[in-house]
Amino acid sequence: MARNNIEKVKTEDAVFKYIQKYISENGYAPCVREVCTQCGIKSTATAFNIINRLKERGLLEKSDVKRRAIALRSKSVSVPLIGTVAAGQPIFATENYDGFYSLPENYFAGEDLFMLTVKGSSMINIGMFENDKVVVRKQDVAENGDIIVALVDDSATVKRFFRRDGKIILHPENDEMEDFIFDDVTILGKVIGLLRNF
Amino acid sequence: MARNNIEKVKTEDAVFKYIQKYISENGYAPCVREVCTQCGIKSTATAFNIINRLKERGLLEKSDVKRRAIALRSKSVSVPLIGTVAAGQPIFATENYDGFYSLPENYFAGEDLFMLTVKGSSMINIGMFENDKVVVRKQDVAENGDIIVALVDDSATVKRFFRRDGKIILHPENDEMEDFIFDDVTILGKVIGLLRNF
DNA sequence: AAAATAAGCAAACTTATGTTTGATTTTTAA
DNA sequence: TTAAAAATCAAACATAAGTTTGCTTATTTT
Repeated sequence: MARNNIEKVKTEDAVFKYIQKYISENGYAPCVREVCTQCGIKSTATAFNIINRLKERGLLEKSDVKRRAIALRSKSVSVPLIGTVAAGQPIFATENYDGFYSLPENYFAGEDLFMLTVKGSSMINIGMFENDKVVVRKQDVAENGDIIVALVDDSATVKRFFRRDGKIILHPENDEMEDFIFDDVTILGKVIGLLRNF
Repeated sequence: MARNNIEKVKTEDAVFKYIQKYISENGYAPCVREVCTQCGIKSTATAFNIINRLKERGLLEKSDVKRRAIALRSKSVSVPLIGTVAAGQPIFATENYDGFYSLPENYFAGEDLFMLTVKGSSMINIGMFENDKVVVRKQDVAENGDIIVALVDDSATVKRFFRRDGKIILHPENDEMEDFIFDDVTILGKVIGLLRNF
């Protein structure tokens, strides 16, 4: 064997870390020749082999037929953050997008996701604080107990949803606040996750 | 002009959505020919032009010289989730990795990040619940008031950090729990974010 | 120390893929 | 209705980038 296990892992890990960093910075994988020059490898064949070993170790994915086809196993979904909701405007118009966020696909699954910044303290009981971002799956129905985003007075609000006696109850998770009761509300989606940074 | 504005945006947006979906599923961008067949475009030149228009609209990035170089503007960082910490073992060994998560680079910045699953309810005051994932920046020092991950009795624990009278105080954010006081602790990192899914 | 095994290398090979060109069709404006 | 402008197309082009080959060097094992 050319190297003992420790050495071997070291070289491969250096390449793996480089690929990780490269993808993080560029959004796509480096080519074999870039791996060579940046990791001190002199032959493209060597880099090629190392990449294949990383693939066998399950650290990355790579197509044998396609080019430019190295991917990390941690996939992501690009999700728009909906900014301030202008009265009367369609919520999901591109103009309302306040940028895109890459969310971990293995944690926030589903189609048609969007994000919203939490305002106020109406949901502190379940640990939703001001400026947290909630991840929402777009849907126009909800079940009792769901945490939903509803359109109330031309602004998006996060509450727990109940339907009782033909009325819609939007329940804040805050002991100091009262329920809101409506005949009907527009549901924008169901909250499936939350992001915060300190 | 070939199309009115509404039509034009529609075609381009279809391509954009396709690229978004493709990247989400594969981890790398489709080639021009794949865009053609999947979006009903008959000429690679057309797809090429549309992609360039999307680039000009700022929806994606693309190198003019490199190949395989389409990227969404929402970049991500691949972060390992540290699973159960075995006594005596080095925490950051690859064997302890419980998979990787792609986090939004525009939200969780920094090098050397890792994630940890929250156990127990010692931090509920600041909205950290059981099974939440915390995002941690690796570092071995901390400032008063930081929320940190420390190694206590061979297991990683999240607490608020204080240093007072030469002692280290690990403060649970839970009114029913007492402070832990140590002469010295091993700091693994500082908590910079949190993920939850419902 | 020799044999066996693995890793690394240079160089050539192959082709997927981005790009250009020039004609054709569609849309817009006059 | 016609002319101008823009978009789309088919086809060919150029080459970046993955892969293979055969040899050399390093490491491990016996």
